[in-house]
Amino acid sequence: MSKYITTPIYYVNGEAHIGHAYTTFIADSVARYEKLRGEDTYFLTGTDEHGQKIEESAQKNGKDTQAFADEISATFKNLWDEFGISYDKFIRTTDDAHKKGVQRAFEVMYAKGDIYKDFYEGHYCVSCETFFTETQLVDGEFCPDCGRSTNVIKEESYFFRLSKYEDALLKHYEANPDFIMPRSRANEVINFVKGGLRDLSVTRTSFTWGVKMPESIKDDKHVMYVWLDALLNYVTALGYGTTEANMRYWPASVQLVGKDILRFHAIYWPAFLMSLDLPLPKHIGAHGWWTRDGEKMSKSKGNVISPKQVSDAYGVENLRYFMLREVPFGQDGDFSQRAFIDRINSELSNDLGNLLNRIIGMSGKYSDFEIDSVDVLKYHKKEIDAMNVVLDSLDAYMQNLQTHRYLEELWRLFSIGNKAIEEHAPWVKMKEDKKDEALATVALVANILAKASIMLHPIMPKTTNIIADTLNFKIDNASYKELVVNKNLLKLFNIKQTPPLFPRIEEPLMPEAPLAHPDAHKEAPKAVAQCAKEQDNLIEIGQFFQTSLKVGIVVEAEIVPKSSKLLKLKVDLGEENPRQVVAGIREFYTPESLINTHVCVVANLKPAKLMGMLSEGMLLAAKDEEGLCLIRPERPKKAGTPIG
RNA sequence: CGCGGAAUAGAGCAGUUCGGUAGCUCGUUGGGCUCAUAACCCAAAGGUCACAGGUUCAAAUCCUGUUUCCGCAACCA
Repeated sequence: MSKYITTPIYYVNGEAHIGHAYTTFIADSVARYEKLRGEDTYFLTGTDEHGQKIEESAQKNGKDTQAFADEISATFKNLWDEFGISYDKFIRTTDDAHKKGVQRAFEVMYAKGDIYKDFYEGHYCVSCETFFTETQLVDGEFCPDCGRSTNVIKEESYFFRLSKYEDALLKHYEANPDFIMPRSRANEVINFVKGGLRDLSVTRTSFTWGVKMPESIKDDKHVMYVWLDALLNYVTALGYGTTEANMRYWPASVQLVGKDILRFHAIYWPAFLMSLDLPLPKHIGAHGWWTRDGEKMSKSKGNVISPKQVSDAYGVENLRYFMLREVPFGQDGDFSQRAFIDRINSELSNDLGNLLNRIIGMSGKYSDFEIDSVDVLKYHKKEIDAMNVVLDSLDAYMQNLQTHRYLEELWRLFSIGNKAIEEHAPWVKMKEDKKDEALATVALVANILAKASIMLHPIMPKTTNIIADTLNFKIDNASYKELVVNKNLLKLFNIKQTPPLFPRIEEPLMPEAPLAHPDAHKEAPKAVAQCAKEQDNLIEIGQFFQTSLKVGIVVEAEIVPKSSKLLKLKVDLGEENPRQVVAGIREFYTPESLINTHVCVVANLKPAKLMGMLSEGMLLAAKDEEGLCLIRPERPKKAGTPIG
């Protein structure tokens, strides 16, 4: 049976980050594993290049949209090539074949009655050119972005009859408990579906950068909208709707996604496939996210990790090992250099690398580097049996994407090797004139290393090839069958002297908070530019006096429930009634400390609703990286005193 | 009652699907070994499995409730 492994196609709106690398590493390892086992395997990755955002980004950069997409797409492809990702195809949604395939799929769904034309109704802000849902609007009318009033607009759209597939989807989840991996995520999806599915708008008329409508449906003003276009890549890559050349790989054996896009892959995608009468993928694997030293990565914190930077510092294979070993599949993981270095030193250097060095040293001294497995079974039946148990247990872990358990188990082999050396102490046997026993132990360890490196090959392809070279064999399907499946031992050979594979790392190799972009120090001149810009942005004094600033006295203050930042205040501005002001200062002031204190208030601001509460003014405050403080009059003034 | 995740040894985490002696790594302490990358091996100390109930012969695991923490969403007027 053939295997088909996919990553999501990555959106070309920014550079590859650590999450992209993580998904790709997992997929690459699974694909390499299947290939090693001799399965007919196809591994797909690529880029998602359509949509309004790309159109806009290209414009901002003053580039032709296609040229812009080409450029970013290439950065992904180049990075994967540099990382040695073994993809069979790198698909781009701007590929002709993909577009044709999507159009074909659209026709099939349309013919089946699963796609129909209707109106997409929503609150539209003309200046922002964006639709908002009712709950997003301020005061039920105003645009949350620009504050202008919105109109209810009907936009023509084609809809996919998602609602029709509700029951079929639920049945499928029930009949295939492993469809969503890890299973703990399945409930989320099931509950969402049970909550009812609304038909899905699958075309837009508000932009043009997308797959055109099929010619058979004469409706040029529409283009396909994200998910239909993007999800179909998994079959168009195999030739769906065009050559059909590789459709034998469908259905996919595993499709990897981040947990943020699980819903689309576990609901929309299977529904599309049902509509197309195609079988559903065997598994959707949803992995977690990476944090940095316990904190969420974000550009504003400057703690985003660039995979390129880490691999430059530590090596891409070490990074692959770390990411797949550190985190149980599906859970969030934390990247810290401390944890990374610990794993490299203790597992790669001490357990694996050092073990190889031990037998190179011994074989050199005892047998002029010659290693012969002839007496291994005679003296090491126990170790061989233990090793075979481990080797047989590994497949289940990989099939379930539990790479951390796979590697944990695999590492037992090195422990068996290190213990055997200790127990049999070949240096003692040599003194006792039992050379055959000493050499058997060395050969045992050589065999352990050979078999372990075959199984480690999917995760660390280059390094394990070096080990194999040292042990005079090649890692391929033939040696996999010979040494792992049939459990045979290495033939007589001469071991190569090889420098340590994993030098110990004593100090972190990257600055503690590496920035995503090596040229991020360009940030500094930006502040200067902003000052200069303010000089160009001078206002008349009259404009300033349009703002009514007043001294106010806080008469009431309370926490807004369920919000982390907001306090609800009543402020006396010398008017009939105190004003209600909602202020985002909860992190810095307790309600009690504010009562009966003076504040400065912008008094003629248009009221706004925050968390459903009216705010009739704004407090003046100064904020820097250390926090926020209110601006207050130096001496007490009457409530309502104007500031000017 | 917006959605979701988490709480297990000094630290970081497995184990929970399917109830059956609480485990791994690092660190600490003591010992051993010299083939090896200050590596390796053995041993020890260290846990009321967040809390409270319940089901059970038996609960980290299943059920109910509670607390705390972290994301997302919301939100800095």
